[in-house]
Amino acid sequence: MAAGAGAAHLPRAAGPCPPGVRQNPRPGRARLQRAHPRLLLARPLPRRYRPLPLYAPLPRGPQQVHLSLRPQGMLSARGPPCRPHHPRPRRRRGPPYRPVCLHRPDRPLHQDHGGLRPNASTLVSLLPLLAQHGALFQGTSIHAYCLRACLEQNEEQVLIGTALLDMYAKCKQLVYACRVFHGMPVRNDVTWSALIGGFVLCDRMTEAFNLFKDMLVEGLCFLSATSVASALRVCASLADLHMGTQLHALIAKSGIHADLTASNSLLSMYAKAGLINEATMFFDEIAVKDTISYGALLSGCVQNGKAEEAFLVFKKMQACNMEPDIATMVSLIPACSHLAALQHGKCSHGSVIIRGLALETSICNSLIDMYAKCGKIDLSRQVFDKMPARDVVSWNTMIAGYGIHGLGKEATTLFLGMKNQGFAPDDVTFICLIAACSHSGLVTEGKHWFDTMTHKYGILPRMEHYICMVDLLARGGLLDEAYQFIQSMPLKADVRVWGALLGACRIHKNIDLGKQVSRIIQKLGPEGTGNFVLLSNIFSAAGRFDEAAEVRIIQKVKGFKKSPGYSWIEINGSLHAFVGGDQSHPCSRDIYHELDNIMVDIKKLGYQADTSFVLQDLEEEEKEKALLYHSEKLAIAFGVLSLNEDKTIFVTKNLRVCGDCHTAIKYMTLVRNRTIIVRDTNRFHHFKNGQCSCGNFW
DNA sequence: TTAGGGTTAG
Repeated sequence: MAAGAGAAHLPRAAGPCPPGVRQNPRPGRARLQRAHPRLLLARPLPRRYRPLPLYAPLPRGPQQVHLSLRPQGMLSARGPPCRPHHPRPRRRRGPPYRPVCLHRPDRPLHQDHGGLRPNASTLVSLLPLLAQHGALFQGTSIHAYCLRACLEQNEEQVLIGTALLDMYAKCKQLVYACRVFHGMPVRNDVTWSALIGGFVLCDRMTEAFNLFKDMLVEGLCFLSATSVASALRVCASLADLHMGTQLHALIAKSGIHADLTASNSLLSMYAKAGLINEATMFFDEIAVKDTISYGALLSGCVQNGKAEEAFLVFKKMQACNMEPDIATMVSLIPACSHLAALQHGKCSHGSVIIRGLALETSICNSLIDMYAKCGKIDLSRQVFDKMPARDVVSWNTMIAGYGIHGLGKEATTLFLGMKNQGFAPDDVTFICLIAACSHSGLVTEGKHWFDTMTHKYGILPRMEHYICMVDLLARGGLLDEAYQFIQSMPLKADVRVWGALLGACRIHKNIDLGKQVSRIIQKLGPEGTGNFVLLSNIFSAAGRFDEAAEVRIIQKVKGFKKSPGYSWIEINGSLHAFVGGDQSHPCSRDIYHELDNIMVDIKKLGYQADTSFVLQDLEEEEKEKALLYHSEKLAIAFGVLSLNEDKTIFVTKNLRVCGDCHTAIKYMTLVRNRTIIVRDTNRFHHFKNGQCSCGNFW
């Protein structure tokens, strides 16, 4: 098959033929290659990349084409009509178009402008701009102009073809990008990179990697730092470290490892895979680092729960006089959220204000999330209200913030405001909204929003939506309905869905259903320890310690380790962490003394230890002792000692807050006249005047 | 003409 055969698009022919080669009929691939051994000839794409035709072949020959600017600022091509296979969209009524010249936008094209026309260079400069803004309509107009103006000079064909391909890819029109690619008789490394990058952009990772492999088959000369960067991104996204290391070897062999783009991509791949030590070593080996090198390591640390390491990277960056940009700060701010480190978060906020980045949408989104997760939902709302431009992430983050604070009504109101302001909710919006209803016990509302999502917005529920729904129903006490809901799901329920039901079995102490669900989970293969722990806790809470111990033995045999529970508190910008019965803190004696006093006082008010939360078979007295020094109680006692009465005590726990502690903390607010906020893995508990904001529903 | 680090949910 001749190179580019079947192409009806811009790179219709290779332009002026190389000497000795006839243009028509098209020369055979082998003949052309013999005549010009250095010419890189494209092969037809494999069938899987071949798209449907967009336009029928156009008549050849120079055509008069005008590019016009619509009143709304949209470019349009005028000239001999295209012959599309499908009807063209109808023009909107409105004032007549004002034709303009592309390279002289101040002068209309129909006026005399010295015979100047946009040439290949003009268009190649313009197309990336359109791609950047996702201006598909204008890009298509340029494509039409290229066809009509016969911009087919051989050396320009690759440039224009690649720029068009990239424009379509950035506009997520892969069918058309492939069409252009397929029609190009000559391609270069940039062409391949642009198409692979397009597949990555559209999250079609496997196809992107297949394309990368096809590129290598086509010729190693196409291998570049750019295409490797996209391929490494695929490996990171698919968590395919094996493929990533193979690519690393390929990079080293091909000699592009010295390229900073390639190095940063490798660094990012290792960091995202959680190999922070390896990533750090790799980072240290990069001779001349840029902001992206620091950003890649920093975000890798945050994404893998190593927030403290992220701060160290940021410190290093500052020590090297490297100015953090938007992406750096957007990566750093969530580190404060993870640690619930409000002081650090406020410092980061100040830092973005000083740098003039405080009103950037992505920065504001991070700040909304940070303040919400640091217990300051009112500050989240302030940031949200002051944003000059919001996107769907801003709304989702604010709704999620209300959700974790148990403010389901506020979340619903905000969602209605979102609709009124013309923002289209996405699938994540409904996850946030249903989860917010779930945290507030708004079962009917949650069901309504699930139906609205599917019927009104046509959003197909994902597994995450089903998890939220099961959580909503089961947590609300509708265990049987939740079970029926799982049975009726069109998707096969995974461990997380059943895990949500099992969690509710623990809350509502339904042992029979818990055992049944647990058997299902074990057949599916439990992920991590959570489900074993839940089942064991269900047995323990019912006093069936033998069976609880049995589950723990199975857990041990299967090699799962339970993560230890711990709590931490930020005092004057320093974080203090405690595990249960911890005596390692320098102020340990004072902390224990204060906690003992508090316990005496709250017992006077009627507090009684709920020993059902002790998960081992101990004597009653020992059980009370085990509860007494839970990590959250120790952290609160340290907060009472360290903070003035008017200050809120804010404690974070890596697990769900213990039920006995939940009761004790309510009493603590009374005997020490304090406001206490506890953030656990699920939500916030605002304790004040003997009450908790969760209404005992968590 | 291409590319490397970024925010939300579960």
